Amino acid sequence: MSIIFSKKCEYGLQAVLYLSSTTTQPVVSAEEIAKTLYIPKEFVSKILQELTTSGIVASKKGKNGGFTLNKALSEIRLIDIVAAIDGFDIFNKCVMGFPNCSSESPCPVHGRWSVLSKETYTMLSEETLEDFLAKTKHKIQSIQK
Amino acid sequence: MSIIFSKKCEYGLQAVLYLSSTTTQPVVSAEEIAKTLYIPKEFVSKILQELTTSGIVASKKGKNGGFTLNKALSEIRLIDIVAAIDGFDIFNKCVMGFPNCSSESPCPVHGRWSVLSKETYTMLSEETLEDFLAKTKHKIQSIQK
DNA sequence: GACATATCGGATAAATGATTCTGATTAATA
DNA sequence: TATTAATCAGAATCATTTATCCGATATGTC
Ligand code: SF4
Ligand code: SF4
Repeated sequence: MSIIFSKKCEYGLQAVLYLSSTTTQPVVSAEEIAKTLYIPKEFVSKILQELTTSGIVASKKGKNGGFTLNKALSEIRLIDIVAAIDGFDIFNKCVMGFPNCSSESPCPVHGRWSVLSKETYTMLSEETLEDFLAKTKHKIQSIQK
Repeated sequence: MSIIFSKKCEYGLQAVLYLSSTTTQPVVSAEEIAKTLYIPKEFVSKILQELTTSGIVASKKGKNGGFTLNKALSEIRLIDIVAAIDGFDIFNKCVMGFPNCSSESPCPVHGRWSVLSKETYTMLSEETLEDFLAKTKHKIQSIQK
């Protein structure tokens, strides 16, 4: 099972990070992404279609087609991908799933959890793919081995 | 969709917190728990059976039967319930689901995520049901209205 | 002892999420 | 223009999680 993101979202994040590391190529085929990241090809293709709809990714049909990022690296944050795939539920709903939740009737972990929730949001929104580039390339290379 | 715990685990946590707030009663029936927390009766009953196996809860069969905690409040932590139901996967696996993960090939959020993961663990393990009691009672009452 | 009421335990059903398949469309190239 | 390689779009399948059902068993009460 996945931790906080759906598998779809995990794969989406991975694929977008991969695209950010391959800016020398005009487009990257779904097959290449699938093989490098060990994701089912059809699945990653479907996810990138969705991200195309939300404007983060662009696709090129036909021979030598594939996917590429549709914005500058400095304009894409991880939270944008999460928003497009899983939405913001994880930041609104709450850990223990109690009914009728509000800050007037907090459960025992309310205070601590809301801090962690905010910090998670920050982690995903403070930096852009550009800031991550060096780390991303290193990570991708260590997978390819 | 739930955030980090499975629904089973969310319900388990809620039910145990409820039991911790009803220590005046010798046992509490699955039906009472289900009604107060808006959980399907058969489901909460099944979950409490599992927690009985792991020794956190005790059950009493027959007429006027039900469930009760099997340890002192000071000896039960939320992490114990999580461990019994969902296990420790959320603390070992990682957010983005990359293959071949290790601290030698960290993804861009590795550093920040491991801090948040540790803090979540702390949140669930530092205090016991006894420490929570006042807050728990208040929370339960606000649901019952 | 008979009866009512509860959990137990296993089987089953429904719902959701993940994955695959298929046919159509698009575009480069020879 | 014919061929080939790729995405697109949506249906179909598979797996897992969530929820329900039911017969068996235990226990308190009359
Ligand atoms: S009280 Fe707050 S932290 Fe607790 S379950 Fe509700 S919303 Fe979540
Ligand atoms: S590098 Fe670390 S934080 Fe990133 S996906 Fe792997 S284990 Fe998780």
